[in-house]
Amino acid sequence: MSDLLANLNPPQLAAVTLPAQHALILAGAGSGKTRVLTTRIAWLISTGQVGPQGILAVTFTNKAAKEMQSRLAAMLPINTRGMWIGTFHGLCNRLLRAHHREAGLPETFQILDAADQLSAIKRLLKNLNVDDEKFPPRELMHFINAHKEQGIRAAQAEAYDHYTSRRVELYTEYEGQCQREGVVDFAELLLRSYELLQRNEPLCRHYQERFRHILVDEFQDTNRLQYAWLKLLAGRGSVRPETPGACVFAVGDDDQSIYAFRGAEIGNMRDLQREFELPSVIRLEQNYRSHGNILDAANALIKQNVGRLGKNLWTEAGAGEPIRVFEGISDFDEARFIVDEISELLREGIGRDQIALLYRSNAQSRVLEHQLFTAGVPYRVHGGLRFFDRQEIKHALAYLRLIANPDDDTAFARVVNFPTRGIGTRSLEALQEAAQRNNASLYNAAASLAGKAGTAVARFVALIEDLRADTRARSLPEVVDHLIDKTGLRQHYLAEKEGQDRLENLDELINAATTFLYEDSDQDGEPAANGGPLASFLAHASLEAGEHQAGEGETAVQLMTVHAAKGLEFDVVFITGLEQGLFPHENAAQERAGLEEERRLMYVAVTRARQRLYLTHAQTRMLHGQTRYCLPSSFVDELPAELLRRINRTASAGQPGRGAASAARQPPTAGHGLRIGQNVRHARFGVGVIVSTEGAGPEARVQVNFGAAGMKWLALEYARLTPA
DNA sequence: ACAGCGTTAGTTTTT
DNA sequence: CTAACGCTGT
Repeated sequence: MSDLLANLNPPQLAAVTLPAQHALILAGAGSGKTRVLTTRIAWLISTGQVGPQGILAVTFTNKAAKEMQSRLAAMLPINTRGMWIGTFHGLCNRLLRAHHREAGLPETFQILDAADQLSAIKRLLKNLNVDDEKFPPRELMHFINAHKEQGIRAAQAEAYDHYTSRRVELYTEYEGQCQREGVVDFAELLLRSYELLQRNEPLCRHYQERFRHILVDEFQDTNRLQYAWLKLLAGRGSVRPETPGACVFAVGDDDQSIYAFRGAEIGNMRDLQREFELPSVIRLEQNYRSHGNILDAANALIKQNVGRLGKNLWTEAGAGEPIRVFEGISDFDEARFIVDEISELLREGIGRDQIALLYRSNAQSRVLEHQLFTAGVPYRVHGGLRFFDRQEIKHALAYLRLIANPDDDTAFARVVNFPTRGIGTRSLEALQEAAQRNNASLYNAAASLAGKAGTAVARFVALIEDLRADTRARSLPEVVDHLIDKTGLRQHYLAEKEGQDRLENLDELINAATTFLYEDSDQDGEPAANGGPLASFLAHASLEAGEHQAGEGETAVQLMTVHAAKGLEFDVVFITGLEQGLFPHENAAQERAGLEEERRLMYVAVTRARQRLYLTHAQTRMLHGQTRYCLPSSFVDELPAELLRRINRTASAGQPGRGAASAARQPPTAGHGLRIGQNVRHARFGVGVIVSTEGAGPEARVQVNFGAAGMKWLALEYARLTPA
């Protein structure tokens, strides 16, 4: 036990050994947050204050949950497998599997990922003859999810105008469709399990009494529903506020909250303080990651945000190197500089995987990739297709889903004619109609319509029945293997010229099933295995999308969005595309809340670097097929000048004036004396850059990027623009 | 059923 | 610019 607590700094120690009470730990970037969280659990258990079964530890990512579990296993001589450590969604799934009846779900309910949900919505709109121009499926999906994440059912949704009242109707229809099909989307996992606990008092009480300590990671990212769920389990929910429940130990960093756009509520941190009557918060401010200059820059930047809980990172490491700032003539030029610099770093012996290129949006990776490729530097782009998202995997899984749950129309629609087996649009329409008439699922309609053997539909039904029989006789990996053959998937991809990778992935799926069985088998006692191995494998596949690609072995320079970089660290970090309108993004920079989230994003980016940080931007950038003229990001100006070193390309490192760079030197003129790329001043909006022009004479308009004030179209006749 | 064409949209996305 | 989607014609 004593070595459990060894090497903790005073605030870390205080957090870990806090008596049984609610607590909020404000954990800055690189301050040992995961260590505190896991050590806290280990300390609670090893001092006998609680048994492993009395712990509930919640994270957002599978990665974090696994990390916590394995670190804990290393600290304690217990089997951590059966413990309730997992993601919000994983734990809710577990709860719903164990109590599917009470939750009103079939035993083999399936989980829709975002793509499944979208296709379910498209199908719904089609069936209801709703114009998807007027009700874009994506928008409707967002509408539904946003409501669920607030804990609002269709019945309670406010229909504040005609359009919304229709959307609420569609929300209702969607709920009905999911219920009929026995499927739940991600948000539903949470809402359903929240409602289960809220409505089932004995059950709720059971869990409230069981969990003595609830620990939450990345608390700043919780949405309203997740917070309500935690409150309920902690006995602070609205049902029985007097119930004595668990101690909540929340760890988070309001400065790293970058998911407000999908419902995360920073306000939950203040609410937690108030509603759980926290006497104080513990701050972890000593940073073990970055050199002083980097932290000073991060601190200075984030100070610009108002309403923070407040925190100042410091380090015992020295100031380190200055932050390097580079301005390229074009995005092309910027990328070339970065790759030149990387080549130099590699020569100095920095590991390739210790260099990260960060950007605000995925589209920016293109130029960087091009330069890296040309220079022959191995790189890896994060954020691509994930394993369980690949079409061949989704197809195979859809067959499995249909076997597990014949009512799953989404799965049915996906595979009924893939590979093609002569069930075209007309047959499908017939099935659709029959299904609607009998209020049955598509598969049921197919089964009853397949009276006469020999038809394509009958053969399909026979195939599924056949495969279902397989599941009783064979192990899961065998079932998957056979399925790939019998459905014709293997044959299909064998015939396809690009099919080799897909076949390999299908083989990998068989391996995944084997691994899953193996890992699942030593999970003791707990009701996770409800619904059989097939159902739990499918849940696993939906909840854990898998790493992007099986790491190709070779170490590589890492390319990713700033969002994707959260939680990671690198010796050398390049933050690229630091331009007004890009980062901060123009869609977010208008209101303060938006700009502040962008600033937190920048804060996250800066604090990824251990030793060296580069900030790069370009004067011009190809965006949406046209050249944009850009001002440097206001975030660069917010950093103390004494920490920065502006660098120019060394004479040897490539001559400017090639490629896009030369185009930038002669910006197109617009006939009225204003040049694209020229800086101008406007009475109200301040200084901006002319980005494009339109028309001539009194009609002429110019588009100006005013940075903080945003992008504006101005009629020259009215707007008095002066050169700046 | 599918290729080929035209149209459209284009921040971030742990589950 | 480009990728992805949907429609149309064969």
